[in-house]
Amino acid sequence: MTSFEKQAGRPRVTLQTIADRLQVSRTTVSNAFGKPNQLNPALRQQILDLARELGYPGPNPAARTLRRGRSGSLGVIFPETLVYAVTDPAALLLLRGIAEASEAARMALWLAPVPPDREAGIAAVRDAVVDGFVVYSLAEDDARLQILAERAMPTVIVDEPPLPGAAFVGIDDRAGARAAAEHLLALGHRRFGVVTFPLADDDYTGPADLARQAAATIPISRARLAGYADALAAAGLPWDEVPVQETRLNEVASGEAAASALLDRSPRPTAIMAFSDLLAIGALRAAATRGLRVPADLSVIGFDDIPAAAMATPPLTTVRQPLLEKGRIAGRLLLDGWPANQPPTLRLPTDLVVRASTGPAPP
Amino acid sequence: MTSFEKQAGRPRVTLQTIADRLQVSRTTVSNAFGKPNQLNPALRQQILDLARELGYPGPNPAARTLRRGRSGSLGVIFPETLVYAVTDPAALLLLRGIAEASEAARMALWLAPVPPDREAGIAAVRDAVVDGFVVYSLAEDDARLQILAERAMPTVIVDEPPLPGAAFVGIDDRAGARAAAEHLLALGHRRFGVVTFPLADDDYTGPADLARQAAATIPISRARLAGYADALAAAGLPWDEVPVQETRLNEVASGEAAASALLDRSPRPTAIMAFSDLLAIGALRAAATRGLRVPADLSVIGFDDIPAAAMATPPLTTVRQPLLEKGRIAGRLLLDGWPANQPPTLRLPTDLVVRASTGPAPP
DNA sequence: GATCAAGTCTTGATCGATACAGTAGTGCCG
DNA sequence: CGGCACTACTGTATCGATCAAGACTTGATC
Repeated sequence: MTSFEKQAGRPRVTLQTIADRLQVSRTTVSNAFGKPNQLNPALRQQILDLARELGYPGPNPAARTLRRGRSGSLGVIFPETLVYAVTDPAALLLLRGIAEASEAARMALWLAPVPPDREAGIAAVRDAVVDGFVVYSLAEDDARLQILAERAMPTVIVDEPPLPGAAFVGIDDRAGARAAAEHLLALGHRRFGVVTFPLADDDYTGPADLARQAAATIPISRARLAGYADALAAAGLPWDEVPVQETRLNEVASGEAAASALLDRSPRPTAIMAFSDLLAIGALRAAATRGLRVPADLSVIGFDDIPAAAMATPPLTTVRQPLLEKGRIAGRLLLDGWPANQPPTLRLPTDLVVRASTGPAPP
Repeated sequence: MTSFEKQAGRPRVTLQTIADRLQVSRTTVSNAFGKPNQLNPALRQQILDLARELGYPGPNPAARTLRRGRSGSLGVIFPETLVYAVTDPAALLLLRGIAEASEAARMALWLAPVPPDREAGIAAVRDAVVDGFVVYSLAEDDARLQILAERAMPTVIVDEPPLPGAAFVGIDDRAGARAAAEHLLALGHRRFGVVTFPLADDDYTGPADLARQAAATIPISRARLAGYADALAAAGLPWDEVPVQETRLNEVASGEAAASALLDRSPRPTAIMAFSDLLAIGALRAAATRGLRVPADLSVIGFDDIPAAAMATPPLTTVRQPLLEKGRIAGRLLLDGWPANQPPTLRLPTDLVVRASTGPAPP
């Protein structure tokens, strides 16, 4: 047998089995498990004893969930694979926040898989036995959004994209990005390079021209690019001359590769703005490989302010966003609920955290 | 309304609702969703259209799970809170391994909450709608084991404690610990201090005397202490003179506090052996605070070889164990199953990884 | 023209519990 | 001694689907 097949040997034991043997009703047996003080303690003990003797596995959770209409689990959906989600520091901070809220409310977490087979990932969301969803940063055209809309469960969207009826928690990405660019402009930088994570859900890696930027299906990415562009425009600099390198995953290695491409251009940018700290740390590496001093020769600014940012060499200037807080709030929103037809929308603040990876532009 | 109450406005829509409206049977409607090629494409389209029009949320996952006897989720149970599990690098590596296996098999992950209220944590395991469990390192007297035994689902125990009928994946903790101690002994150390994580599930923090060591309910902890003791005994050193500090959580701060207590003793140990890398990193901090040079004045050895070990200052000597691999194997075992009554038991190897935090004993 | 297979749909049973309403029996009160 | 509350239990309906087996068409086959 494989482990998921039914136990071959033992006959199935249900509440009814026990009820029959003791000449009581199914309901009474059910109460013995679920409502201890609705029946005589002696009888209850008898029932529990017999249950153990017969190897009764306890009330079937699926049946219970069906009847009660409540599962005790919160679903969490990430844009990328689970393997990746439990690796990415930003995703983990969010997850931790959600866990704080769910654990306080005695709720379990259900994490959606993103198998190689796309259909399976969609089916998983359709079949999730949960009481609500927290959805993290999906692309606008992610097919799972459709399913979520159909299921019409309580849902909290974190970061993006808006979903009718769902609550929303996010930051002002455009303002955050703008603050990053303004910081660099104030330091005298004029030649920039940008490292982004995906602009669309299509596995592309490489330079992102204006057309691709305009066609982005990931709202966050659009907003951040717009924020950078806002700042440059305000300083009278043309955005269309700024090289943008898109990466597939939010990882140090991706950032290093993308930054390498930027640094090998001529003229070389004097400042690199990255969509995340991991990508920025990759940029630091690319600079180190080329013998560039940070911040004397090159300034690098990240986004998020994950713990590793402060530990980087040099410590990373970045735009802090409250990831843990976002998770906590998302979880609590879901658990507390909201007035019908008035899903709340929250925008949390970002802060520019200036450390040692940015400095005056080289002459 | 709060979000978890039933949608007040809309009347409930089920398969039957749709079937009635179209004058077909429930089953046909069911097939329209689940078995597309068992009915006329035109009819199927009609059904799907009407479903959308009526706002049918799709086949109820709980009902489906009940009928099919399969949920598509794997349960994962950690000893500590979920909040802690998604923070601890070792737990996360394991989780990532499990995710690799589950995602490849299109299975979701269900993470058990450990709410402040102990009963609730037990109930959560009882009510988990899953097809099997991976259980990580519980204390022998953890009440959830009882529930797991009753539920009699396919279960894989990682590290400890043995559970009848369950598969097992672990390492030889005793041998690993022994190797650590032997390494230090070979370097000439004679005065040791030990920093452990919990020996029992009782929130104790502080020195652990021989009585407490003997009463430990956490098999791993017993095994590692025994391993250290083996090595010392072989070298003719008395174990009962070795101070052991127990911590509550596997965290840097705990390690620092425990190591501080050890380092403030006189005579001071020349070597600290820690049950984990995080605790060892805490010991490095305690040493730094006291102006002790590592390894000139003090040697420190960890356990696990998490990524942070190699990045520590100085890089940490440690006993590597294949955490990711353990997760992968646990997941795969669970998914592949095993012959009835012959649950597999696997012991993976550990390796001593010598870096810069250990050196010859000071004269 | 009977037989068969494939395709399409239906019926009835079933998964395993909990909710809800109702029925005895018991004890206490005035 | 009637009335009332309380405890302990029962019976039926229900949660919302899927399964297994069978029935009816239709067209092809010999």
